[in-house]
Amino acid sequence: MNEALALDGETPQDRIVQRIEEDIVFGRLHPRERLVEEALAERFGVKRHIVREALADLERRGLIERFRNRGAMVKAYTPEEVEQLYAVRALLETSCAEMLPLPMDPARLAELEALQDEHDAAVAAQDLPRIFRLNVQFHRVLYAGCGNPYLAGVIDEFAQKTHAIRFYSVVQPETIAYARDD
Amino acid sequence: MNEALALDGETPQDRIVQRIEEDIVFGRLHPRERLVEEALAERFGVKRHIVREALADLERRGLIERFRNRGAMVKAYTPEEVEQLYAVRALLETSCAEMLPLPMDPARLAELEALQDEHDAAVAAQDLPRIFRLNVQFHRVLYAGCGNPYLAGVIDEFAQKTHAIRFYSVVQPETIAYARDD
DNA sequence: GTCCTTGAAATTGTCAACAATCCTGTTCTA
DNA sequence: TAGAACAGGATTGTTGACAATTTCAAGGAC
Repeated sequence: MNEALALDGETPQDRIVQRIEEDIVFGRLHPRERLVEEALAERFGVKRHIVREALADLERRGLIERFRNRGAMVKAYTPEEVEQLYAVRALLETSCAEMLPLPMDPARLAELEALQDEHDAAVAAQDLPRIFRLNVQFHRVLYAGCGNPYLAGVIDEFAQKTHAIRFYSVVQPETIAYARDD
Repeated sequence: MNEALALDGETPQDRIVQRIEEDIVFGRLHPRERLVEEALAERFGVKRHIVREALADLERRGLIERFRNRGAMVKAYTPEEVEQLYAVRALLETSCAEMLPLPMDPARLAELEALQDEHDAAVAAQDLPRIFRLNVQFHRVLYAGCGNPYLAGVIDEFAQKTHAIRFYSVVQPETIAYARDD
């Protein structure tokens, strides 16, 4: 089998994390579904300890849950947890948005526009994984503009947690964001 | 040598994480100082792969840095990073404090007072590690009161990151916090 | 029929040996 | 002498095998 995981200068762990995140986002992996180390190792063509590290990472990011000697499963959020998660997300993002310097740095604006274009192209091509990735990256670049990498980082962290909930539809935060810019 | 790492229902990894965190906090480990896996393994009387996981955890928490094939070292923050870190911390903690219900839940208040007493006792006994742990726990319980575990969690996360910077003196956030209560 | 015991299968956790990489001091060459 | 090439040691990364734990179903006692 051995699903090819090409590109990048990233570590294999990171690529597996990304793949599994996408599986969760697109519903190929359901809440409470088990993640078996050996099966993942074979699927990605790596050894088990690599998968193990990836799972530890995913656990820290809140996408899966792990139980000692019992393995990992996709985290299932209760409605209450979802609400709390979004409350923090809203708090962080509004705080960050308020400190975004206006007018925006031209270089960054250009980068955002480029991402926007790529995103449109991906939509036209119906390339879902690509749409998702570009969406995340747009989000990331936008909030990096606040000048505080730690704030941007924690915003990204919470965005990721909410990915486990669903990637409902490509609601276009881009257009909303654009309204804040110019 | 094999430093005893006593009981608990915790995993050995967690205990090692905690020990190393304390070493950083109390200045027994300096910024940029190297952390060698084998040495730590012997010190804690565990195998190397356990230390390895602990180091991965510490890296995720922002207390140390790791470089592929080159090992781990205590993270050294620049003044700018310190400022940014504290900015986020302030944002999170004030937001959380604002949503603390007043008057405070009696059970929680009692718990805080108990911690306060223990803290005082630890100060009297000059038991630094204990002072530190109680301080952290007080902080944790206090902010858990906001009712949003995710917000409390990320506050704790940032508190931990700043631990790497120093445990200056046991500034008493307790007294400050008390002013907010009753 | 229900509950407890038992045993095998599946899965995760641990280990020690080996391989790959990086660092440092030394030697050789221009 | 300066600098490149090179070994040797220290350290991290990888691997396959093995041990421990959990799960689940079958069998037996009451």
